[in-house]
Amino acid sequence: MTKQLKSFYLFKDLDDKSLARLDEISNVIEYKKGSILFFEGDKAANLIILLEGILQVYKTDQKGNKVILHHFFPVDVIAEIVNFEHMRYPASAEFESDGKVLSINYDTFEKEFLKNPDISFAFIKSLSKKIKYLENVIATNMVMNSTARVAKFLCENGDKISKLKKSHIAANLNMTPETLSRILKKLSTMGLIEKLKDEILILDKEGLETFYL
Amino acid sequence: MTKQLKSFYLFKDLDDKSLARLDEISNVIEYKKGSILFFEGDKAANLIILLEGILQVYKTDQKGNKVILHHFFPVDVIAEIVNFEHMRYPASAEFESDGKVLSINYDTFEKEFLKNPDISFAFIKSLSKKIKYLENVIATNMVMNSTARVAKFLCENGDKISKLKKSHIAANLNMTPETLSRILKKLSTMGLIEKLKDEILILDKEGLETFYL
DNA sequence: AATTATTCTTGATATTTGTCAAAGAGACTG
DNA sequence: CAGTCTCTTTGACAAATATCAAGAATAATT
Repeated sequence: MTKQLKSFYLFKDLDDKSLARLDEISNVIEYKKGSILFFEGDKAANLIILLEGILQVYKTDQKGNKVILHHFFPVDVIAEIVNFEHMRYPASAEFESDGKVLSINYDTFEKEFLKNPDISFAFIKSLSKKIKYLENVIATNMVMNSTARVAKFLCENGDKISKLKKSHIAANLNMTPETLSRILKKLSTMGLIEKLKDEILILDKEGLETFYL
Repeated sequence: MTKQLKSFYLFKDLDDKSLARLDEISNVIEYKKGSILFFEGDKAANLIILLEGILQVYKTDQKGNKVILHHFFPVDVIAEIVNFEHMRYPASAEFESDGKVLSINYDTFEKEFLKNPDISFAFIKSLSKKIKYLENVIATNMVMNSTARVAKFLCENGDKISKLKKSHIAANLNMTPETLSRILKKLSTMGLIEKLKDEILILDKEGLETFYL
């Protein structure tokens, strides 16, 4: 497994001895689609790195609706502040597909590895990436309306759309399938997109961008 | 000024020589209430540390409304990822009161100081704090409705309320003064709070908490 | 191909919050 | 203390989005 560890950017500069040690304090866990990695409020003993699969992070509002906050893809470090700050998970995480995770005993990791300048720099990099991600979540969900969110999604993910169910897209954009359907119809009527069998053609990307830029 | 630098936690472990060098590459700038520290989209050449005053960070939506994202208080490091990632400011910042800022040439800082383990650890700490803050912004504004936000604000700031204008509170909670007024009336009718001359008494804190916990 | 199940769309209606206008209440000034 | 100014409250209405229910389209299964 040390080979796998080394391939991860956080550990790429570690020597063999350190890698062996890291191997000792970590293990790989596999998850099935739909299974929960952690619940909001759980405590964290391990630093978790997503090796395979897509992980969805969400909160539940008063009405019981999921509010999707973000997605993690391999190879991301998951919620490292929860370890660093000894806090509880602020949201829940569920696998959207089968997945695999590297779980590292955090206390040992902090003591033996975090002082290493390369690791700490990578850690900063990872936190920084997360902040950018959160800023984007805020920019998207707090300042943009539904139409703008859909337009942004189309421009950024136009290619992937055919593979996704509409109801899934709607959930990711934090709106109902009905609202998504109506917005797509509107954009189609405006001549900005064309709805084909199971694909959405973008006819006027600039037109779409005016909704959110 | 080295004394002032040393009092800041990020620099508390620096030796005198380093402090003197830091002093060379930084300067203090004063701002009047209402003045802009930076606009969304600006590039950043300096690492900014808020020494005095309250700084409000916001975005503007399509309709031209301010969406307030957060507030910084002394002594906070402001938007360090913008420096670290060489990106543009994702939001604008305006002084809510007179203020003072320490501005450090970032390129030099990164080269000469960020490798110092104490500084990098403090840097991690600062990023981590920011992530917690952003998580909270998201939790508050994306998953809670207006009533819940007001209830949370009352529970967490009950004491400070008398000093603040209602319109100011409303802006901070990202709602209109009208909405705030109506919610306070509702909570008052429910017997959870009592509106006095220029103070709001919390009669039933647990009752308020049920709106958001 | 026919049947069944799932997803998507449409319409009617409800809810939440914002907008606009006017009235009320304090605070400040001359 | 009357007049003015600012802030807050109230009411009527509008906008955006959610909810619920039914129908249409697609996909899956027998």
